[in-house]
Amino acid sequence: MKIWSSLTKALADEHRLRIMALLHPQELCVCQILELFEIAPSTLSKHLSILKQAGLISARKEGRWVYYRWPEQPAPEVALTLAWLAQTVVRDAVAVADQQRLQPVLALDPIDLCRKQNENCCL
Amino acid sequence: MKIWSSLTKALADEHRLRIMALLHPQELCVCQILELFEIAPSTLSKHLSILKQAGLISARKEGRWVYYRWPEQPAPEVALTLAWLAQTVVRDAVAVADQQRLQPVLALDPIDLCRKQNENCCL
DNA sequence: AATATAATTCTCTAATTAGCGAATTATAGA
DNA sequence: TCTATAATTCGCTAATTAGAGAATTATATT
Repeated sequence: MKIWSSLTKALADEHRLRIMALLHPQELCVCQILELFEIAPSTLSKHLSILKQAGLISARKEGRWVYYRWPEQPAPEVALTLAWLAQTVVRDAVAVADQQRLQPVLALDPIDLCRKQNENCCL
Repeated sequence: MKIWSSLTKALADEHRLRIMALLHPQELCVCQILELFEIAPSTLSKHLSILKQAGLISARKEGRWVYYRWPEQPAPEVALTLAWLAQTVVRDAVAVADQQRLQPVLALDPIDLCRKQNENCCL
């Protein structure tokens, strides 16, 4: 039962649901996800660590960037929960809109993206 | 997205997950559920109202008793979530054990059960 | 009508958690 | 090696929430 409540608790937050939906079709680095939400990097990092702790996402480090994605070989409990997400949250209007807003972000190289974020923060 | 986070929040508690599992195969009155958990009636009532608010259970009043169960005609979002519960939490070892512990409670008439609860509380 | 009681609502407390900014870590580039 | 920077961790605050007991509501019984 602990496993199920850890999964539902991890998903009991709108930002985390939207993050899961964003990561469904593709892996994304932290700075790309950050572009879509009006939250501090430390807050996003916390959300990602909660999802990772629950086994709902996995991380891959590449240089200075960390890429998150749905796990390739999830535990059975996680797999069933990801299936629920794919049928539900991923198809939600907000999630679809997030994917739309993501497109111009994906067009940028992460390097340029992060540079842009730093410019914004120092305005 | 609001609907999904309201559902995940409603399920983000171990007591509420166990209640959902208990109600899967049968409707139960509050006093029957209360027998299985070491929580105050007011706490249980709060949990039930959160699940009901989310649309995950429905209530039927019969005299002094209120019976809760999985909804007959749930909203599509709820139906998908109940399907997830049926595949996962309902099959959990703790949930199965709860069903076992429920059997002797079901053997009693609710009237006798509630009388027994009052006796216990006044020891 | 008066009493007993199943369940809920109200009020409060303790614990948890989302959020931010500052400090830290780890990696790339000068 | 030194600096810049992507991401995380730490320390704190405000908001949320699980929990209990008291008070209330609604129904059944005497």
